[in-house]
Amino acid sequence: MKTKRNKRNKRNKRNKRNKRAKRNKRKRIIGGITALQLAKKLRLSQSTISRAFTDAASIHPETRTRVMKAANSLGYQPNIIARSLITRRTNIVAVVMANLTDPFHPQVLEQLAQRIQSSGRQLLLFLVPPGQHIDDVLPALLQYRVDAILIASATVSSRMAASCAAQGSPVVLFNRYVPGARVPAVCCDNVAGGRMVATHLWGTGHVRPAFVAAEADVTTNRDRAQGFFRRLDELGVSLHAHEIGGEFSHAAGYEAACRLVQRRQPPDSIFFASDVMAIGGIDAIRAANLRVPEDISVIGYDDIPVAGWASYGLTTVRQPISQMVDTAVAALGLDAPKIKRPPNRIHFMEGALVERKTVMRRSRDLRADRPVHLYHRT
Amino acid sequence: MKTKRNKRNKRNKRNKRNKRAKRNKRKRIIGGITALQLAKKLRLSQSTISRAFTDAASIHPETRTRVMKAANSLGYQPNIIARSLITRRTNIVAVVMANLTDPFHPQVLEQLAQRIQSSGRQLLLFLVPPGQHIDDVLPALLQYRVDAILIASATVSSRMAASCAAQGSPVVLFNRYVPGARVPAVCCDNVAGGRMVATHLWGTGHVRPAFVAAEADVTTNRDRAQGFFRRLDELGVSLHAHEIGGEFSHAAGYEAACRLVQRRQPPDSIFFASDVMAIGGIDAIRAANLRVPEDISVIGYDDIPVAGWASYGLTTVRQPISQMVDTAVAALGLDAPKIKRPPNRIHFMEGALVERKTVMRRSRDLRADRPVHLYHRT
DNA sequence: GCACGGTTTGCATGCGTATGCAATGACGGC
DNA sequence: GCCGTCATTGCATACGCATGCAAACCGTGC
Repeated sequence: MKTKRNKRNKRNKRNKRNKRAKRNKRKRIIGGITALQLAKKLRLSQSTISRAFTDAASIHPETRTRVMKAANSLGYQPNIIARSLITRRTNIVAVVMANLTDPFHPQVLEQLAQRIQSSGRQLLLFLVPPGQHIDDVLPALLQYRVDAILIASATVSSRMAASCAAQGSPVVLFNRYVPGARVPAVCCDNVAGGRMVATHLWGTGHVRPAFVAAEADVTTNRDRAQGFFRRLDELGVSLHAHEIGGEFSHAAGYEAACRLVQRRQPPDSIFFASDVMAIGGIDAIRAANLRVPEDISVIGYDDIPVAGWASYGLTTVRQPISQMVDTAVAALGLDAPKIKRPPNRIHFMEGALVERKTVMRRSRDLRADRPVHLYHRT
Repeated sequence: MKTKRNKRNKRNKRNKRNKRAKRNKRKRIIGGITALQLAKKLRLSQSTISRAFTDAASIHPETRTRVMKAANSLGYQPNIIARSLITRRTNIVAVVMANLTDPFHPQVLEQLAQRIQSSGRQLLLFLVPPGQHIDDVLPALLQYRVDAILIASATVSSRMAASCAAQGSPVVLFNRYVPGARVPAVCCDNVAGGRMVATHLWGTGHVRPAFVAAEADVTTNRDRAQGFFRRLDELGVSLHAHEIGGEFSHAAGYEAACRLVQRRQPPDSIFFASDVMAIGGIDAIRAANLRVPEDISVIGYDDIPVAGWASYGLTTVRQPISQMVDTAVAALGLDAPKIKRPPNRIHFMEGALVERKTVMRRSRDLRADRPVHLYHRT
């Protein structure tokens, strides 16, 4: 027994010597200096260095400035990795998106970045690889112990969301929600938006409105459609046509519009599920030698920058992006004193109709069965 | 002496007891289990668990599958933070951008994300806050000990780049370079691109070409201009006008084009420093009741998605984004065996002219002093 | 049976910081 | 002068994992 311990002790000592020698040899090969090295130069303890960099710590102001000055001149910075290991907070927020193809997404991302960075955190961007489901790739993210996960324009199963939260990373959805599930979300009030569009088309005298959908089962799409349909119904206008584009893209909008325009009786107005689709639609209508808005009025959703450019001048519903982003970041509960997270609310924010040049005021007596314009195929 | 040591020992023992008690109380409050806990359940050592998750480690295949199975069922994942502390690699690549306003940027970002993620790393997105210089905010990034930094469409001082590299994070510029400095960069060959444009305009019979610049001192802008000017010179065509837009934006392009169009003698063709500007230009030309390309031909640079949309159909120079991204990620040298980083090269990649509908073939005998079209102010 | 090489596992230790607790110092009131 | 109080600092320790080294195990050839 005793012999064994002795042996072990001897070995330990030898090890220590070796380690120390090795460390000395390779010190300052790479990276900044450590708190301990800085402490030695200042004849202080490592704890004091740490306290100098911790806001709430008890430390003499003079000592702190002394440390800070030395840190600056020696290029010392606390190692965030080591810090995270103890505090269990990385100060990183993950943002998950499917892609950046739709101009709406970069707008959101940009605001998110600003908002997150100005709170002293960093943004880890995760794009879901095409063909993969988000539930399958989230675990890879969780390894990074991010403080929160914001999923924009995509959904997760509520089981997955729960498992994320269990690991310490609350999840918030943006621009999507899981109906009836307990995943907090921030979303434009798309139902109200759809209603606005219906009201506007009715108010401008349209009698043959059409809707071009994107992905049928996505809340964004579905709510806009429902609001639109319901309101039309209330106003006694019947939906003239309903096309499924398949995705939120220029091409999908273009093709759907082509189909609408080729009908014997084209609609007098089209509400597209998004701006990019609407712009595709405008291009298609023009390609068919029809005019927007004289022959067909067009309305989109989002108010992306292109919508405001002169060649389109798209009338659309603007999403209150910065308000939504603020709400979403708040919903992450990062600064909350971790006492009881607020209930898993779904926030709906009001959009606003932006009138530009793609909706024409028509006289109400326009007969439904008279073609608006002779249709030429080019 | 002896008494002192005894005292200390006693204290230590007490401390240990306390700590252990505390740990037991709070175990499993949050986060997944640790390697040690998993090890105990499997009656293995923590090292073995670690080895199961390390590819190159020496471990019995059966043991590894046993560990993996248990890890799956118990939800164990190695803590990347702790791992990074030892390996000194975070597997995070930082991407720095000024903004996402220009549609070119999201395109780049998307490809970067895919490329970085598929190499098993994560992307930390950093947007330079408006009004701040990148040199001043980089230190905040460096704290995160990212494996590499890719700066897109922005520049750093070469002093800063060196200091990053010294801290262990190599820097690569994308779509910008510091002439004569030792900062590696990947860039479209903008000089060649500018030359292509000149050749094309000359080949299609234009005699009064104009250039609309963005920010005069940015390499992207300057190289395109220089290539354009030199080649025009070689071809014996004299530059008709040179406007400074001030920034790469729709508005800047619009206003510059307005000024050009209001001249007594407008140009017969305009080369804009970027696609967004060119589109602004088209909108301006049309707003002035002139036609593109009949009255004025327009060429852009980048080939952003909007350029291909029917209402613009912009002829432009396409940047080989995925090739550039591949090169850039390779230049980060992430998988290099850390032996001598390759020389700080600047890679120039060839763009390609994409002909669409904004350049008109004119007859060469167009007299330079005859106005192309009567100019109406609306 | 034993020595030997190879494979697999365990043992210590350290990465760089935060933090509870004890120690020290400064100061005021009695 | 002594005690209590408060401010400041140092001492240990732990966070969760990777890794060098030694130990244990296993098979092979003699």
